[in-house]
Amino acid sequence: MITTRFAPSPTGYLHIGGLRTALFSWLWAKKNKGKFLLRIEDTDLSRNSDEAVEAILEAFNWVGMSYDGEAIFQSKRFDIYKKYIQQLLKEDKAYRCYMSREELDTLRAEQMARGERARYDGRYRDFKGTPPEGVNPVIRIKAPKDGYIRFNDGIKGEITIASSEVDDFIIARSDGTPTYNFVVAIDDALMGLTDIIRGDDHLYNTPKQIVVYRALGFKIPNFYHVAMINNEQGKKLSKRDGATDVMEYKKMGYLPEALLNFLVRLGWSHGDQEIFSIDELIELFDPKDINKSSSNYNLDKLLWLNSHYIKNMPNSKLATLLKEYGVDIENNSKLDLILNATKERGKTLVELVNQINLILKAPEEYDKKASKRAFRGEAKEILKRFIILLKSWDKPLDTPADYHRVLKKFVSDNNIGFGKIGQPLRVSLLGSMTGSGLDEIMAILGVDEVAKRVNRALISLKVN
RNA sequence: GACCCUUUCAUCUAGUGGCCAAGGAUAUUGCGUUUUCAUCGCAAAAACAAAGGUUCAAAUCCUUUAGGGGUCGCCA
Repeated sequence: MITTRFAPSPTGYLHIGGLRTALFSWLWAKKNKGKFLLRIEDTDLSRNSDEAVEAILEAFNWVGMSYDGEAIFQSKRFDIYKKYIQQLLKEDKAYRCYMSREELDTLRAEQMARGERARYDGRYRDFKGTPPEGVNPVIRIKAPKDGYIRFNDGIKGEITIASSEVDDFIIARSDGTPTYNFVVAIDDALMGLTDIIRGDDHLYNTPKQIVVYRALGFKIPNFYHVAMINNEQGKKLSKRDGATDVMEYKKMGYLPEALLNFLVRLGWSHGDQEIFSIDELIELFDPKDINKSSSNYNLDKLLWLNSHYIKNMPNSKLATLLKEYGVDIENNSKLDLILNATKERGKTLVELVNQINLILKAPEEYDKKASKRAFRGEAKEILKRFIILLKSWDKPLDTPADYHRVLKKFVSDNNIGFGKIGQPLRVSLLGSMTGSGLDEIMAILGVDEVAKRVNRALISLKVN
């Protein structure tokens, strides 16, 4: 059985990069009918907040990912960690170090100056003398001094790091609280994780965690280190690059299925396929197909995917979603007409709402350029004649096709092109030159509303 | 500075020694469809980081150089 996890530290909102690794982990668990667990890494009590935990859960909920069992909070597991610290001390696999922070800083500065990699020099590793007075010691784990620490990364391949690069790192601070690399290894082992998919910023933590696994006799899981997401310039993605909070995408009118489809293709691929449903992803996803290199973040494709998912979403579902964006057409009898007329023009739900409002709300003002172009020559006369024809039409006027017949007859009776009536009519109805098809718009509005809007335009617009 | 990872069109990517004078998608440009905008259809332009090797044959293997990213905390 495969067990994966997502292990955020609750210091803010859920980041787009975090969602991607969570998605990879979630898909891998689902594909193998395994478990996906959530662990909150809140050992640094000063930086955590309950709101951050809530924000992460809210984002998970929005995209439709769920975790198995209860979320685990590291802050509630200090007793477990302490027990293992005691065990390691007793087994002489860890030891107390009395070096002060100042001494450490000096050591590091010296090493860097000499062109070495900064690391603890192990001076208390086999210390048997009398410890200095008044110093609360930290506890360090004994890392191997020679050889190499190797592991097979499921994405990057064989990783070899010289043991000399891994120092006797601190597993418990001077106040007794355990540190990150120590608790992560313990929890990953205790939670029964088999496959750990995480950002490759953790690549260098892996040998440290392997030291813990070995000291405690835990089975080492499979690691998959996913390269980071960079911004369009290839630099690390930061808040300055715009939306990095997952929930901002909801606000901007993106569909969760589009966002997930977009994120999964950032670094992962399955041949030439671009569009994936969640079920397909669960079937096809394999971390071995994840790219080794980092990818640049570019919103063009997300926008394209979003419009694809909007176009292909059932109208009823779309209408329900739209309520959150300020338009309620769920019980509108012309729901299908409205959405079919606007769906292809809205790349986001926000844009779609604008398109719908453009039709549903009578124009408060007329675009200057558009009205100047449309209201030329005998535009007003043509409009008046068109309304007369429309009002006297004795066949049913319900569908766009019905209105199309009226328009067609009108242009042929008057021996004019479609543009002669189309342009002024469009400006009268929408206030602008662009937008949905006139047949659809009229079918949505009905004869009376069309006549009303045209009359208002006739009054307020001048012919030039 | 040291160590680790990485490098195919503007962007996401296919590609694991011959199917590649490199394929798909987005974006861009043009044409067509449309009363407008959009959608859609068709087309164009566009890349193996560089240099050396190995080989009958290299985007694919090796070496060096260059670019990018990460790590070097009593943060996670």
